[in-house]
Amino acid sequence: MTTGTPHIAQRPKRADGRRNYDAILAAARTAFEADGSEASLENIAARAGVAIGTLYRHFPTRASLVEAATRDGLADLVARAERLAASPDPLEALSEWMEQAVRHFSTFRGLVGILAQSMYDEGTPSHAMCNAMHRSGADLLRAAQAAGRVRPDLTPGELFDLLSGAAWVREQSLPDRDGSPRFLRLVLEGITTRNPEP
Amino acid sequence: MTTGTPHIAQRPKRADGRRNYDAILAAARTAFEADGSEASLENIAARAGVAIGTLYRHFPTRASLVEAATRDGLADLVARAERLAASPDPLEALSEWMEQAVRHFSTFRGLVGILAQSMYDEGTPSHAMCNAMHRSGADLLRAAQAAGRVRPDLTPGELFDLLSGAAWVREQSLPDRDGSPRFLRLVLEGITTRNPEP
DNA sequence: ACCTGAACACCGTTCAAGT
DNA sequence: ACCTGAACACCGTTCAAGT
Repeated sequence: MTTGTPHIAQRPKRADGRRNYDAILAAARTAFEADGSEASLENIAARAGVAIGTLYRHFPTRASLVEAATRDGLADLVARAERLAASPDPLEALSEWMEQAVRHFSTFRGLVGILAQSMYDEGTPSHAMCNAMHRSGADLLRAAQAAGRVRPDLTPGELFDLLSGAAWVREQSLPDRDGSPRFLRLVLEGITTRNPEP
Repeated sequence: MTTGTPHIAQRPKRADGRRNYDAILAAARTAFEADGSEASLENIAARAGVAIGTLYRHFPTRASLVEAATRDGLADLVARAERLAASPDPLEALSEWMEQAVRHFSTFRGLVGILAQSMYDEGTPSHAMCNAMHRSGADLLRAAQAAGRVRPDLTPGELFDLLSGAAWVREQSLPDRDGSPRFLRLVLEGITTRNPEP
């Protein structure tokens, strides 16, 4: 449980600051994908060609660096949900969105744990984005339920538990192994209604 | 990927060694439940009243300490499966076993990740126990499938992915929150057959 | 056989000094 | 406003010396 308003990293205005900020983010993404969310910060700074203090200036906590590194992916997910909301097939829309969600949550080891925590901890940098994503996913779920395609008692919170579980299983097999898309299919088949309404 | 034969901790024969071994194990269990599998080893040694070298003598790797601390729970799980195999209701038997499995996998944060790795990494201390558990669970699954109560295309590997995912979701909410027994119920309802054979 | 604890390595994090 | 890197703290891990 974190407290207070979380720090959200901002791209600096001054040219040298912006250059370093971008270099750190690029190095962080590479390091996270190789070593997971606990990748060495000193190593990230070194690869970005900056001193460790510069990394801390832009990203005062590890969580703020992870947030900045995954912000775009989460924003994409929200945008995708908004486009899919117009789909004529709400179950297909939900499935596609869930696939993308699981893929993003398992971008690197440790991410899905951070996101799961952020979901219910307001003091966390990723909390705002997680909330937006939660809302957009809940809309797709509601539509699929209204069409009688998904069991009506499934809550958005449960949907995210299922997505997180699927992402975690996939994450376990990173980077080499394939990643059990079968898990998500089982979940999907498990939550669709047994006797679709005529 | 670990390599070579893993170290399996053994309870020493000499009285002083046995006393320390037991004290370390008790301290480790407490620490793991409070801080997860990454709990400080120095802290565990201190709480057990031994020097850090003594901890390393008995448990040369963190994985060997985790294995020793969770060995009994896994053995219980195997024994339970053997008793449940005689049950007249194979679906009920499978469900009960899955519940206990998820509960054990989420004894402390980080355990389910270690077990999931151990499942396919022979060089890991928990590999042997994980294999035994896998076999005993597979037997219950096969029985439930033979009775037409569980979808026949579900493999034991997939069953363990589902169990691991459920345990991970539960682990996320440790120690305070309740732990989503709903996840497992959704999974169970998802894998039972839709049109049970007459 | 077993125990101790100093020694080393590595990394996170802060902060005074600088441009 | 931003950068640098020394300094400190903490912890994992090894090993020489001891009983």
